[in-house]
Amino acid sequence: MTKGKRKKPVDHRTRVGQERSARTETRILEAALKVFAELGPDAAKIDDFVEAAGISRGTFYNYFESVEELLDATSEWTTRTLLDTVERALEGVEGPVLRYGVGTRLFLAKARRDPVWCLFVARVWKLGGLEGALRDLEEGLRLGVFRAPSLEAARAIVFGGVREALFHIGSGRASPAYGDDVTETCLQALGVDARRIAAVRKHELPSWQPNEEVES
Amino acid sequence: MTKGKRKKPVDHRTRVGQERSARTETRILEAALKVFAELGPDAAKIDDFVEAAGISRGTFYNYFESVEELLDATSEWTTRTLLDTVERALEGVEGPVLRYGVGTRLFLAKARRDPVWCLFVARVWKLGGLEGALRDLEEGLRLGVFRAPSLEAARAIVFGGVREALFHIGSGRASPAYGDDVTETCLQALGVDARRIAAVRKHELPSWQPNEEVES
Amino acid sequence: MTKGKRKKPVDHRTRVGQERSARTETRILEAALKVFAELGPDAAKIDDFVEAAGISRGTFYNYFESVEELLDATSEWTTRTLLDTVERALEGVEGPVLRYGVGTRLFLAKARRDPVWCLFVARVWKLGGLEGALRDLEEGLRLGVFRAPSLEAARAIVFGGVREALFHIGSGRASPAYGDDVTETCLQALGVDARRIAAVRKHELPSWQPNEEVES
Amino acid sequence: MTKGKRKKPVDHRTRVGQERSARTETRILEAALKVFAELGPDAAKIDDFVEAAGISRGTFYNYFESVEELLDATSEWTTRTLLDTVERALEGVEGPVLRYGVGTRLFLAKARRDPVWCLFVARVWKLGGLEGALRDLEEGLRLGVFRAPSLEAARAIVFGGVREALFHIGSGRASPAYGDDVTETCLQALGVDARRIAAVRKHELPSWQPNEEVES
DNA sequence: TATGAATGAGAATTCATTCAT
DNA sequence: CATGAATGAATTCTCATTCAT
Repeated sequence: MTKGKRKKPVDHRTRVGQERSARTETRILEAALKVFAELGPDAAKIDDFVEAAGISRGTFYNYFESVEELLDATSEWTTRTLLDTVERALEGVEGPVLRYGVGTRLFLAKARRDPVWCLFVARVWKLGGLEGALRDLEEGLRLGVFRAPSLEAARAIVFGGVREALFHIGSGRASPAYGDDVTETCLQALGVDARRIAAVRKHELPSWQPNEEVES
Repeated sequence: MTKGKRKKPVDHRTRVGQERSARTETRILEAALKVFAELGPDAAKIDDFVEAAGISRGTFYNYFESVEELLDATSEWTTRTLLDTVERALEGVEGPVLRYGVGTRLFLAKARRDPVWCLFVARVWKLGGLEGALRDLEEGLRLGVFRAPSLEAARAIVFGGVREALFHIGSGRASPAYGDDVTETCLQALGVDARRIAAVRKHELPSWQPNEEVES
Repeated sequence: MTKGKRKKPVDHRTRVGQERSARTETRILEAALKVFAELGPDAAKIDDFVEAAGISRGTFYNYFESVEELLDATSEWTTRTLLDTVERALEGVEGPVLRYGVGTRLFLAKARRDPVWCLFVARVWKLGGLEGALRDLEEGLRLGVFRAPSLEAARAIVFGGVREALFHIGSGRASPAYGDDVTETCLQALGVDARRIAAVRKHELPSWQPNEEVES
Repeated sequence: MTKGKRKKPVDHRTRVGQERSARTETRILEAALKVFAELGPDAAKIDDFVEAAGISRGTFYNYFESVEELLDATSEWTTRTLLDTVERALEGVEGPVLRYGVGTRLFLAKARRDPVWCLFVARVWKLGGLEGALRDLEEGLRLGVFRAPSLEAARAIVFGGVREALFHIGSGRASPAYGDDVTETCLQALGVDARRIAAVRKHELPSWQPNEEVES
């Protein structure tokens, strides 16, 4: 996928090869998720991925040219599906407060269920892909349901707060209610009134797509 | 010791050597602050410090055994004086809201005046040394002037938010009011009422000790 | 395993790799023997081995983690085959005097034929692997064919003497009869009577296994 | 002493300086003896001597230009007095057997009393200064009281044997009789008859000069 | 003479990358 | 496509030596 150049109509051998290839790429990405989560983006060496994926050094280079490229690919792979899922789950949800609040709850629920992903996001995520959340923030401010001295300040608190929460969840020491507590505190930071906060907490959490656990 | 100069308490050579030594260590620490701020804790190489400090490789190892040890020393050196200063500046300030709020404003004001320090703290600070702030948080919650679903959630939002704010300040794109805006949003996150928030914003910011040692 | 060639038991690439690897290890060991013989165990640098073996620095570390580990491996590699050979050559030889005497002659004959090995042993051998010789010593003392004030004293003289002889042989200044002369003096040190000493000198020296692996 | 250039008639300051200097040099030599004994001639670093002698790096270079020069000086300092003493102690002793035998006993007795010296000699002595012993060996062979297949072989056994004995004594595991046992075995190696050996063992061991414990 | 901080050449070690199989 | 031995540039670390005080 990364370097692939499809040239011919797919005959059987090609298909088998592509499947194996896809499987190998997925193994590398899964390994990378784990390695980056543990070591961070700068300390990880090629061999860490090679070992974690159970492949040879040479094979690594068949798929990725550098650690940096792998980091990008892992971020992308890890984030895209997730944000799509949140987006879809929020489809019927109306209003920036509910959308932002339920989205944050969903996000933190996912984090709790997948500690590796959680630490990965905490350590390396550049916060790309959050356009949806930002839009809700802005709209809420415009409508007056959010109240903050500036968008920038709000941004720092809610995004920084969530990242810190991810670290805490990743440490395994967070209580079951932690995700919802953090969401509530975020909403409070945005000046949301108590009634609306309660509505967010009561909102039934849409379930994840059953058959997708982040796939390539 | 303060008894005159017969038989100097330390050999002249010794004293000169110690002074030079102290100066060199300080140069290394100053350089380290800058390098870690730019490159983060994992990507920095010994030579980055050596070059930034204008010393030889050998000299580096006369003072620190590894990058990790230097990182610890830099954190310590950088944090200690700062927190002492904040602590002292808050001496006359009463009540957890005012103390926490003014402390945060001071902290972010320092960050704005010293972008290198700001980025260093944002990237590498383990958030040690914040016992004072935590105490204010707990007291405020107990007294009911702070309101949050849990101490842990509050912790994540306010500390994570401040860290994110430091990144933004360090990027040079923050407005002059940014620090105070962030502080206000923190207080809002903690459920502080508008009157008290206004009091924090109006509070005259104590000035830093003029002779403080950390100024890079 | 000896069943034909369907589905080769190991992958071709794997086998080729292993063979190359074994060859490289042998090259390093051969080089190490020479380098240690010339420089001794403490003065040798990694680059000395790298150059002598005609490999790169990196390759060295693929096989050995340090000079010390290489030293151990070289000793082991060098000693094992040798002592096995002596042991086998002595298989039909009866009686501690004859065994010890002929063994020593063999050992010194090998030294003369392989000056590199000779100096290596002289300089770095910790005298491990000499259990066979020790057993002969003890048995001879018990039987009264050896006579010495103590086993410890006998040990010092015969082992120390042989080591010194190895230095002399390694220097290239030893006469052809030197090995046998030294053996005779050892036997004399052990109080062996003249008739038995003559028998040792007359005993035909068993030849080395032709296919032995250690020949450098 | 090593680099000294006496220029002027000795006034008081000069004398004081020279005494201090002599003391410093002695301290270095004493430290060197210990360090070489422990580490051998190749593994010892300048700092090992500096630390053991309790001086500074700079001072070391005031006395010796390199480790090698220090090694030579230490050998010389260590050997000269000793061999002189043995020589003097043997003044009244007649005949090569008695001289060689009593000399060896004395030597090993000294080794037992001074384990540091013992290990130093075992590890670094190049066996220089043994002209006296060699003369006795040759004379004994000429007179027929020693019997050996060759002088070279005899040399290897007796000198190598004594070196090995020094290692054993230095290890602290040698019995009180060990030195005399080794001496006896040496004499036996040289073909000396039992009566003469007994005479050597019975010979009263001349005492060392009381007031000299190897001085500069 | 004594000191020890500073130096930098050189030795040790790591690790991304290549390539023959 | 997969393998892993080999590579050597980059990096870390050591240590003999100098020199201002």
